[in-house]
Amino acid sequence: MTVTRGHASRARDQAGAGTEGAEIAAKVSRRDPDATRANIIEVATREFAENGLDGARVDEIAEKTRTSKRMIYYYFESKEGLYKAVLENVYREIRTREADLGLDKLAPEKALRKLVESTVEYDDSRPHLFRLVSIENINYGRHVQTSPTIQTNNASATEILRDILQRGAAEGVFRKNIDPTDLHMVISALSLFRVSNRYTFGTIFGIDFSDPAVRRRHRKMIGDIVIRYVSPE
Amino acid sequence: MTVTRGHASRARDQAGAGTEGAEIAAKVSRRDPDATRANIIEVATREFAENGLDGARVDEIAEKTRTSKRMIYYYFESKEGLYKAVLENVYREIRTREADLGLDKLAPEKALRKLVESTVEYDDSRPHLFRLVSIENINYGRHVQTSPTIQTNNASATEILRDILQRGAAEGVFRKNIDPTDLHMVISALSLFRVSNRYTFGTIFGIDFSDPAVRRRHRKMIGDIVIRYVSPE
Amino acid sequence: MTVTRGHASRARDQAGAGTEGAEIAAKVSRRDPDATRANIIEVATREFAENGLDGARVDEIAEKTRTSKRMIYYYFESKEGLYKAVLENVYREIRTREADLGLDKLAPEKALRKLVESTVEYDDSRPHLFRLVSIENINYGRHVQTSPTIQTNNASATEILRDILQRGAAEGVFRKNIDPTDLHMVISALSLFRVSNRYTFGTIFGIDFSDPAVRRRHRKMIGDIVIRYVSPE
Amino acid sequence: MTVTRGHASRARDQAGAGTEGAEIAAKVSRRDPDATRANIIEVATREFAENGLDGARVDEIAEKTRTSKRMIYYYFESKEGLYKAVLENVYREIRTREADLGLDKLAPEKALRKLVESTVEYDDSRPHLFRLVSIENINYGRHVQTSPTIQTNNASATEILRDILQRGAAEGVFRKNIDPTDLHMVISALSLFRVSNRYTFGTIFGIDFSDPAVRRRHRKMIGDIVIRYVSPE
DNA sequence: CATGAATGAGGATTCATTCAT
DNA sequence: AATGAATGAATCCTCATTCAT
Repeated sequence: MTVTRGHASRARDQAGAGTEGAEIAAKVSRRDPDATRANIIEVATREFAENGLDGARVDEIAEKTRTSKRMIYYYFESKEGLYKAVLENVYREIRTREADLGLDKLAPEKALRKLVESTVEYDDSRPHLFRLVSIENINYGRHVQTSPTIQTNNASATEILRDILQRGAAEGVFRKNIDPTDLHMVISALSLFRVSNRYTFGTIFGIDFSDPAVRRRHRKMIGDIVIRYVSPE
Repeated sequence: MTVTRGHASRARDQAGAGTEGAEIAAKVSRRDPDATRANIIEVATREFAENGLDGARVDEIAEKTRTSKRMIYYYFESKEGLYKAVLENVYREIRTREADLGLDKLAPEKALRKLVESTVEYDDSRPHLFRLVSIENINYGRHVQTSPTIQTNNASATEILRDILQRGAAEGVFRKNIDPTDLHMVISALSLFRVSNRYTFGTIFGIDFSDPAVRRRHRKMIGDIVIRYVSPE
Repeated sequence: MTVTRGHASRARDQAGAGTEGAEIAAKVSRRDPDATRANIIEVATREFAENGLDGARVDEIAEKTRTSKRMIYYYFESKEGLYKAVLENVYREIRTREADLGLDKLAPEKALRKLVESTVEYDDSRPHLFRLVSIENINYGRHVQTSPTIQTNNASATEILRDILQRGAAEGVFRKNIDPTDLHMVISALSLFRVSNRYTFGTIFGIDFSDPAVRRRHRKMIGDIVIRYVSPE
Repeated sequence: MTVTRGHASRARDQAGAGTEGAEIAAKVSRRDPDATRANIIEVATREFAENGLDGARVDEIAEKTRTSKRMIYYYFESKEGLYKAVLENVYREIRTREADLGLDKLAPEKALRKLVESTVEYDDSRPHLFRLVSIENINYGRHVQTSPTIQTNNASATEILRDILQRGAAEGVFRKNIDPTDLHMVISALSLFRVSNRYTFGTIFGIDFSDPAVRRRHRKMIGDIVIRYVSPE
C-alpha cells in the first residue's frame, strides 16, 4: 500500500473565503464547488473515523454525499488523497481550539489546570477526531509526514504551555526545567487514552468511559497529576 | 476448535538457539497441528499488527506461513476468527509479564517505580502488541468484548497495583484512596502513548521515540509523575 | 435496481433477421445498459436452467456473456439476485403466452381443447423454462415468494379458464362447479410432467418424450382427459 | 460436472441380510458396517432431498452421521456415488409400496380408485422421496440411466395397472386400448404435481398444499378424472 | 475399520478507479 | 461541472477429496 500522488487539495486550499463556510455547506447545490468539497470532506471524515482508512468505502462515502463518486476523484484524485484532506482538516479543527481560553490572563496554576480540564472535555467530546489520529498512527503517520500544513501549524500547541510554565517558574509555583513538549505529551496521553483505548480498557476493567461522572473523576485526577508533577519539592 | 499450547512467537524470535529449536523450526508443519496453528498465529500477528484488520490480507498471511491458506480456514474459520485468536494470544502475552518482577518483595515506592519503568520498557519493546490494541479499539473493541478469555484473565492486572498501594498507604508513604484501576490507566496511558501516538506526535513535535535517550527521559518522567501523584501532601 | 425493458432471449433466437437486429447483436454491450442486462439474463437463463441454482457458475455465465463478471454484480448484486431476475423473466415469458389464442371466440369445448393442446405444445417446446420452475420448487419457492411481480401477474392464468368454464356451464356442455384453479392445476400437471419428469419416467418405462408421435398421443390423451372431466354426467 | 467411477455400492449390495435392518440402524455402533452404511444413507437422503445434489455438502452429511467423512468415501467412493446409492434406495422404497393394497381382490373401478387415492396419500406423505426424483430429473436422469437396479425393478409399476385395466375392459366397465404406461403417467403426474410444484403453484394461486382438506379435495378430483377417462362412452 | 489433518482448485464477491457522454 | 456504466485485479472463502497414522 503506497501513497502516490499526494497534493489533493490544491486549488481548493483557499476555500471558505467568507466566514459562513459551514452554513453554506448545509444547503449545498450543484455548481458550488466549495460546498461540494466541504460536503465530501464532512461525509468522508465520518466514514474514515468510523471504519479506518482501509475499512472506509469510496462507494459508501459517495452515496452519503450530495454529489457523485466521480466528484471525489475530481477533487481529491484518490481515496488516499481524500483521506489526507480529511486529516488536514481534522488537525485544523484540533488546533483552532486552545485559542480563546484566555489562559494568559490566569495565574499559572489556574491556567494549567484549566488547560488540562478543557483538553479532557474537548477530547471526550470529539472522539471521531482522535479516532482519525489513532488511524493515522496505525498507518505509521505516513500522511502527517507528507503534509507540511499539519506539521507547521500544530507544533505551536506547545507555545501556550511554554508560556504558562515560564510564568509559573518565575513566580516560583512551578519547578524549572519542565519541558513543555514532554508536558504536552503527558496531558495528551492522559486525556487521549480515555478516547483511544476506551473500548479495550473499558471492557477489561469494567469502566464506562461514557459516564459523565467517570469523566469528571478522570478530569480531576489528570489535573491533579499534572499540577503535582510541575509543583516544586 | 481448541486453543492449544500457545507459544507462537517464540520459534521465530529465538529459532535455532537450542538443539530442538532448530529441529522444530525445520519441518514444523507436517501433521503437527499445534505447530501449524502456532505458526499461523505468529505470522498473522505480524501481519495484522502491521496492516490492521482490514488491511491485512489472508493470502499474504498464508504465503508467509508454512502451510496453506486453506489451513487458516480449517483452524480459524475466517479472517476475523484468526484475528480474534491473534488478539487473545496478544493479551495472553501482555499479561504474562508483570509476573516475575518480584514487586511484592520491594518497598512500595521502589516497587511502584519499578512497575512503571518496566512497563515503559516493555511497551516500547513490543510495539506490535500495542498496535493490535489500537487496532482493536478502532474496531470498537468488538472482539475483546466477545472474548471471555481476555476479560477474565486481564482484569487481574490491577491486583499487583492494589497490593503496592495498600502497603504504601499502610506505611504512610502513599495517600489513601488511590483507585488502583485509575492508577493503572494512568500508567498505561503514559507508557502506551509513546507507542501508539509516536508517529503523529513525533512528526509534529520533532521527537524521536526510537531514541534510547528519549526513552530513558520519558521513563524517568513517568516514574516521577506517578510517584508524585500517590505521595502524601 | 430497476428491471428495464426485458426482451432478453429475443436477440439470440432471431438475431440478424431484421436490419437493426444485426446491428444490435453485433456490438450490443458498449454503453447500452438495457442490452447488457438483457444479454446477461439470456445467458444466465440458459445456465441456471441447465445446471440449477447451485450448479451454475458465475464465472461460466460471465464468460458466455458479452460483458464481464463484474457487470453481473453491478446489475444484479449477487448470484441469487441474478437468479431471481431470471426467474421473473421466465414467468413473464410464460404468462405472455395464452394471450392471443383467441379462445374467447371459440365454443367452450373447442376452446378448452385448444388451450390444453397449446399448453402441451408450449411446455414441450420450452423445456428450459420449466426446468427453472422445477429448480425453484427444489428451492422451496423461496424466490417466487419474495417476488411481488411474479405473484401478481401470474395468478391471472386462471381467468381464461374461468371464462371458458362459465360459458360451457351456461351452454350446458360443461358441469357446473368446476374450480378453475384446480383445473389449471390438472392441465399443468399433465402437461408439465412430460417435461419435468421425462428423464426418470422415460428411462424406467422406456418412453421417448422427444418423439413427436409420443407428444401427439399425449396431447390427444390429455385433451380427452380434461374434456371428459368437465363434461356432464 | 461429470459422473466418473460409478459402482459405489459394490460389496455392500447384499447388506441387510436379515429383516431387522432398519431396527439395527437405530443404535448403530462402530464395527457394524451395515448399520454404518444405513446411517449414512439415511442422513444423506435427507440432505440431498433438502439441498439437491450440488447443494448438499459432504461435510454436513458427515457431521450428522454417527461416523466420519472418511467412511463416506470408504463406502461410497464419492459424493456422486453416495447420491446414487441414495437414489437407488429411494426407488426401492417407492416400489415396495403398491404391494399390499390387495387390489386384485377388488372390482376394477374400486381397485383403480383405491390405487389413485393411495398414490396421492403416499406421495403427499413422503415429499422428500419425490424431491429426489425432481432433483434427478434436473440432473437429466443421469444416475437413473446408469443404474440397472432402478430400471429393472421399477418398470413393474405398470403391471398392477395393466391387470386392473384388463379386468375392467373384460367386464365392460373400462374402455379397451387404454395404455397402462400412459395411465400410470397420468396418475403420477396428477399426484406428484402436488408435491413437486407445490411451492410455485401454491404461492402464485394461493393454495395451501399442506391443508388436509385440500388434499382430500384433490384426491377425490384425481380419482374422478382417472375413472372418467377410462370409462366407456 | 476409523480418524483428524491437510489440500488444490475453484467460486462468489468486492474494491478503487476510469471511461464515454 | 457532473454522471451512470464499466472494469481488472484482487480478496475472502468453500468444496470434494486424500493422506498419515
